[in-house]
Amino acid sequence: MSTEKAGYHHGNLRDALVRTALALLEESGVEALTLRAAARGAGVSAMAPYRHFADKADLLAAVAEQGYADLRDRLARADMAADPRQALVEQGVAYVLFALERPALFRIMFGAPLGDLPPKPPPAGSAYAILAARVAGLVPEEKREAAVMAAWALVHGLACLMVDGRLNRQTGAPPPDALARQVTGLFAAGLPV
Amino acid sequence: MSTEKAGYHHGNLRDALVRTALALLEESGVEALTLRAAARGAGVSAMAPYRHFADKADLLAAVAEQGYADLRDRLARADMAADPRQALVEQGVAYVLFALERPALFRIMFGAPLGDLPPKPPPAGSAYAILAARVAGLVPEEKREAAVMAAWALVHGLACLMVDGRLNRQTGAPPPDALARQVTGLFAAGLPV
DNA sequence: CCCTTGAAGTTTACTTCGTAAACATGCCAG
DNA sequence: CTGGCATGTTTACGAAGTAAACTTCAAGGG
Repeated sequence: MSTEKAGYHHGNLRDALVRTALALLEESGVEALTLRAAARGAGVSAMAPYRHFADKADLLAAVAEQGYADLRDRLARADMAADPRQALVEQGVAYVLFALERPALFRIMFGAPLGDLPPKPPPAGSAYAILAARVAGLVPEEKREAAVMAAWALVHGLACLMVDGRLNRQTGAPPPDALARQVTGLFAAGLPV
Repeated sequence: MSTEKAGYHHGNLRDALVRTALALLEESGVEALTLRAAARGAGVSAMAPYRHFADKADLLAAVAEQGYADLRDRLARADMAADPRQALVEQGVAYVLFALERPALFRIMFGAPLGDLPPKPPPAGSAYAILAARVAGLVPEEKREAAVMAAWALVHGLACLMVDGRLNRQTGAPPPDALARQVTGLFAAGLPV
């Protein structure tokens, strides 16, 4: 993919480290993702990563960045459904499936902030923007803000609860159509308050 | 509180360790909560905790257990509002406030499962049961399951997003009445799907 | 063409952590 | 009194994050 020519000792170590980190994450979980393991995977010494990342949190931030991009692409594809309501549901399903398929990455992306800096607000074109745009086409102006937050919170909460096994149905990955029914049901279930 | 008489060397080390762990958690965050720090806080050697906990995950589980109990009590108190709808909203507010006031504990309670065993299903009398009972009184039988899940997912998602600073309004702890309006708005905002 | 220079990577070293194994201590039962 | 068992302690090891000093090499100026 990255056609950067290998210029020096290793070539582009930075990319290799991020790729290795993602692989470690998906194959062996968070606890396997250490700076030293990433360095080993890239075939360099334990201290080499410090030429490209300030510390471990910095590497994790780069990994999360890749995750945001992947999630955005996935939501964008889900959003292409013909019917607007269908598109909204598909986004929700895609969000949850992303979390279920890459749980460790999902936790890094949305878990406790890395390092000590607060997480950046979602930029234009982000996953958030895609969701907000779809909701904006479905609810009147004055309800939009609440609706976007409700949709995000609902789907995010569902994703977290499923990923962390708090919904006793722990049967691996549910089929997407069952998930679609569930998301639809949750979206539709207004609480009478 | 615990009127166990100090029988031996330290007294009841187990309780002391859990208490120290909770204190570390609230004062200095997760990364400060180490077995050794808990032991130091309790005034014993680094290996002493292993007489009471199989490993670190086991101590964290005990800490989470305490958290579940605290959350349950808090929801039960919130549920005492006169109006049933009000009680539901108050539960939601209490859930989010709990998360905001004790973020590190909240993450341990609902984050990645500890050790390698899956989290236990919520027992009778748990926070979940309190929420489910309240919802059951508000929606007809056939919609109950979806409604309970919607309520939990919504509130849990909101709590996670706020705790982890993903809702750019990062202004510490929002006043409870603002939070109440927000929760009410989210509960009421059915998505048109 | 050599030789400096600075980026990229390596070596070494230190601290903290989780945890295993062997040892010490002191209350209780016989 | 004494042995045994629960409770703590000491010692030790490997892995992790990271600081500091050292090495290597590609490239450009004398």
